[in-house]
Amino acid sequence: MKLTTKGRYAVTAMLDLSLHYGEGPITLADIAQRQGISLSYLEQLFSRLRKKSLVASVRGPGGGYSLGKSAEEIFVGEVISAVDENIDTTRCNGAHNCQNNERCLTHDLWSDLSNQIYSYLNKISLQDLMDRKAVREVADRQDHADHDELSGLDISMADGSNDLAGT
Amino acid sequence: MKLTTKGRYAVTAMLDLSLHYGEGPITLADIAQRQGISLSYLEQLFSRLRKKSLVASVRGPGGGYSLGKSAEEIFVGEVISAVDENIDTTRCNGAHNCQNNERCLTHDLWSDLSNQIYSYLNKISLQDLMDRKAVREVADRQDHADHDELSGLDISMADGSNDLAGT
DNA sequence: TACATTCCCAAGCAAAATAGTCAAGATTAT
DNA sequence: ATAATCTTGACTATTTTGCTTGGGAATGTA
Repeated sequence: MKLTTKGRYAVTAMLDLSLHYGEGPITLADIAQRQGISLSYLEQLFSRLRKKSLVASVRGPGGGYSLGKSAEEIFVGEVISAVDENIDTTRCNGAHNCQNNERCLTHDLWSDLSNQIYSYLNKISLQDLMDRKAVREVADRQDHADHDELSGLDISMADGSNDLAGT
Repeated sequence: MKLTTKGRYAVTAMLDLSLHYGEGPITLADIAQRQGISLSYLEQLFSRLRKKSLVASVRGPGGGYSLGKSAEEIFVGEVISAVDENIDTTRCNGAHNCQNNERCLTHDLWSDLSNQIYSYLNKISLQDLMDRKAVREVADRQDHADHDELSGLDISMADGSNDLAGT
């Protein structure tokens, strides 16, 4: 599992979808506008999410996306690994031949770590996220935003993500 | 914190250094040969490790690197964040202005996740890794390898890493 | 002093991944 | 018929990664 903005976008979009569940199918255009993600990029992400049955789609006018299962059953880890595909063929991938056809020194460390993070992320469901107060507050703001304001401005540059971020 | 092969290289090299601690300063050339990492790349990584005082260096003949603190006091998380520098200026970095100058929907999720992974990795010391049976076995093999064998061959392509890896 | 050995540092570079655009189509409600 | 919406694939720009090159600076040994 990798942890990049790609996975973040996917989780953000899925959470948006969850929050508006019950309003019928949600269009990607809506999500793009509310979450500030490019529509075409969302299309790519949702293509992968659909292949993993995390979302279901309805075409045509009034169509859009809905969750493939209930929000309690969709976990953050699933969403991230759905979009990240992680075909890292540069190292051992479970085979024990990382170095000179034998196992590298830290082989097991990375396996363990991978499992740990994966299991952590797979305990957090979309429903859990929706239950968070801070999430609901932001969602409310987004829903009641004057959408016209978006046409004129472009997003400030002075941002940066609190991604898995240390230094 | 990012989790890439860069951090893996750094941890592998630091672990090699720990395992040969007590033999006096270890040269990067030795580590490069044992672990199959390019010497120049190691130099770059160790430059950063040195700036964070994770290693100490001695120049000149007979010189090399040694641990900056004892193996019990150096944690995997430190090593990874030392080399990854993580100047991700594309999103919010702790400021709460990820989207349109306000907080994005999953802001807290990524903060929490970051902290979780960071604290997991910061519980694992180099000493812990050295105590693992599998690590000692691989280290023994590497130490007793016929080094001449390396001159002729090039590493097989059929590898791939078990990095944080899901799919 | 010469010199080999080692660390140190900066520039540059190819390949891959990321983030995104663009264009064409398929499906379906109205 | 038409417009809204998903679906797909190709293409592009930028960044990161992993690595090379080429020079240094320090220092033990002869």
